[in-house]
Amino acid sequence: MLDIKLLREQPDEVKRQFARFGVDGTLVDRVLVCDERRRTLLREVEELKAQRNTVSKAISKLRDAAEREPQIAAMREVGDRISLLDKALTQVEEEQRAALLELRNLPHPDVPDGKDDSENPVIYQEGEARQLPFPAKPHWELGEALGIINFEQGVKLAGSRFYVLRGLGARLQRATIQWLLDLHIRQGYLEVYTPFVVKEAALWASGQLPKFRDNLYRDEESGLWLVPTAEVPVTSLYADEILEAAQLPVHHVAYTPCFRKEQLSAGRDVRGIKRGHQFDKVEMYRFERPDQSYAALEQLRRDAEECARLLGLPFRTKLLCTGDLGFGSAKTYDVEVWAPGQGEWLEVSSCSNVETFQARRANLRYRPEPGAKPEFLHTLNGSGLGLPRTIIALLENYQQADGSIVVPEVLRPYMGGIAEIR
RNA sequence: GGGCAGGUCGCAUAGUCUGGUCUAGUGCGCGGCACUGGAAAUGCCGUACAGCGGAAACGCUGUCGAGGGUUCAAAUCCCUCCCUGCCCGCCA
Repeated sequence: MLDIKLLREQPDEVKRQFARFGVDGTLVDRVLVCDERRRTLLREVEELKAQRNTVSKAISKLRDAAEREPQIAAMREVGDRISLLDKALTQVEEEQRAALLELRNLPHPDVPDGKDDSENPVIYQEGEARQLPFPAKPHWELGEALGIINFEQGVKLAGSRFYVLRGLGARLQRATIQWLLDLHIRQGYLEVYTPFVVKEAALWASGQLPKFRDNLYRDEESGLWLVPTAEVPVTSLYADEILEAAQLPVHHVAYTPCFRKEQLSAGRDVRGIKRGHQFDKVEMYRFERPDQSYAALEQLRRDAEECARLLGLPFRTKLLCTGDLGFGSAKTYDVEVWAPGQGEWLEVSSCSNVETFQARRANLRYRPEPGAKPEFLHTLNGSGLGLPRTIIALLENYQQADGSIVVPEVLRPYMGGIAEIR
């Protein structure tokens, strides 16, 4: 959510930034119209309430009924007027808030213009888009042949875009999750285990709503929603709280499954385990002082890159352009790993600084100095890493000519010492 | 699922029956000041958040779990919902 004061004071600059995303300024104008009307109504109704408070107090001191009656009658009318104005005020407030929630975040000055993901500049790379010394197989062929991925069983249980991991496949994923968590704990993140379902408010806070409503699973009866990413519960961990500056920064890592209907991408990536309705992810999340948040974004990116590096996967990092930048993000890096079987770079992490966007929605503040006024803090999130794609990259990079898979060194302690899947 | 008891200022509690003197009291914690060689103890003062107006000082409005209602006036009365604790039932 954007600061209403910014819209009031620099509407043209905000519209200019929106124009870079092909968004026109209609919503900005709507917010401002509401804001004007809201303040007019507010002034009037507060004046009446002040009057009523004063007179009501005076009435309580009057003994004589003859003196009280006319005052009470007068206040009855004032009361009617107040309830009328209050209703109008509530309505205009709701309209303004709804419009404000529809507004995307403004981009950081570093963000380049671009039409889509093809125009994201690569800013860092380690390793190459290498060819293997034999014809590389895609992970779905490797996985099925080894009996570690079963697509039919997934479909039988839950329909298309579901799969079952078996044996060392399931164990490899579990080992990777465990290793990732332990790595991030060493990097200074505090592990949290959260509910995998949340109230609707949490999805507004993190910015999933209103935009991705159609992409979310929900239980009508309880009003709870399945999390599409750990970012959602973690954002709201401290919602409506004021953190002391001394507590910051707060760094969390959370493992959760993620549930997405993926209707927005129907028909894309139908083969393999790249894009399913359910996947696992280890997520890093940082609550930072605003003046520290961009240094924190660089650190977050390095922490994500470290995962790929230690797993021995070729990776590169891109800076997202306007055409690919997420709704809530001010600046995002994507980390991609090379998958030789599919012959493509796979996004395994997206590291974003959303600045105050989520903090405002979650009403999450910190106190810069003891006794100072609370301010919204900055939040950042980054995968570390997304599991299916990491598994894809592991299978495809560590495959051998005979279709067996070498288990990366770092994962072996988590696999009971197993060095090879065959 | 049924019953009972609760939800008040950072924490703990008073206030709710009997609506107005609640500008929500008190204790603890926290901050400042005084006293002190320094400290403890003690005393005094202060101690929420948001919105609106204002250059500021400050003022007004709202917030006693949430929402609605009654009333000139609601922490207090009524309704709905949420949460917590305890008891019972059921059950992975």
